Amino acid sequence: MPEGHTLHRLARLHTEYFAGGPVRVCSPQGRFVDSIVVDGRYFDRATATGKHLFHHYEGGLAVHIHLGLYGFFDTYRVNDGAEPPAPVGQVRMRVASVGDDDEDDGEVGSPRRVIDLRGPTRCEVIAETDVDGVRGRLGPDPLDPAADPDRAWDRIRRSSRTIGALLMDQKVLAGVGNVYRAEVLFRAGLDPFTPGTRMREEDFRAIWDDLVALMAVGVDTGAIHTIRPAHDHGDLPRRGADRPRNYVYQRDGWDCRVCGTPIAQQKLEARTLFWCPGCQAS
DNA sequence: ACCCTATGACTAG
DNA sequence: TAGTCCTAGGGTT
Repeated sequence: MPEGHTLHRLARLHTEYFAGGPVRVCSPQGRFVDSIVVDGRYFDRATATGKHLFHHYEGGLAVHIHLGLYGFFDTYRVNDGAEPPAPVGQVRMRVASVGDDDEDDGEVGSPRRVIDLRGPTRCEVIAETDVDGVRGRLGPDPLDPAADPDRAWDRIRRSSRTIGALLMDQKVLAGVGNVYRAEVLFRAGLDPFTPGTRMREEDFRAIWDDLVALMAVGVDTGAIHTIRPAHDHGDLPRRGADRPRNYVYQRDGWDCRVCGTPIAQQKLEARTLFWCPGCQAS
């Protein structure tokens, strides 16, 4: 489930699996025609910026992946010498690492690590220069240590759009999605409908610092945990989860963990916004 | 079997 | 703002 932390986690994982050797790349579904361009190439490393994932290959080529709303990777291991299983369902791209080839006959050896990409909104071979282009269109990424939050603040303070909408705009901030948007606004005690022009700089700084910390936890754990220890009583499970993880996301109708007010929900620019009318009044 | 929803984002108008 | 991309899971017939 892809917000920025998911892509950074995948970049870390794919680098661990594939960096430093050639990989086999194919298109089981038949739609990733350019797989032949990178098949057999040396895999340099994987990186992520915002919700974009890049597989960097030697020769100045990269595979640009965006998971969209419901894209995901299946990841599994294959024993030495064994054939990887036939893809089940629609697999856009399969990448397989190459095992040692004892026969030294010039043939590519057996795969060991395999990842299957399903349902992405984007999977294409691009030049490294175009990677820079994609990154250049994104706002600062809280998961990038070199990111400059002032770039985001300069846009926010001049915009009449609501802070709830601005946080979701990848040109303003890269990597924030619907869960982090809702949770970070709750933790800051901010009304999501506050116009950017009415935002106080200290509140934006608090949001940025909180995103840096929360998203780093997301990369490490693979899940979005936002509840402070003082508010984690193990009760009121979020829908679809076995344990409480969030304050407001998908908790509409439930009592706020802090003030008891029922959590509200409303569509905002085609996405469902969740907030606590008690804690986040303007 | 059918309907809805989902941690996203582009395009047309 | 609606339609599209097109995967999976959950709830309801």
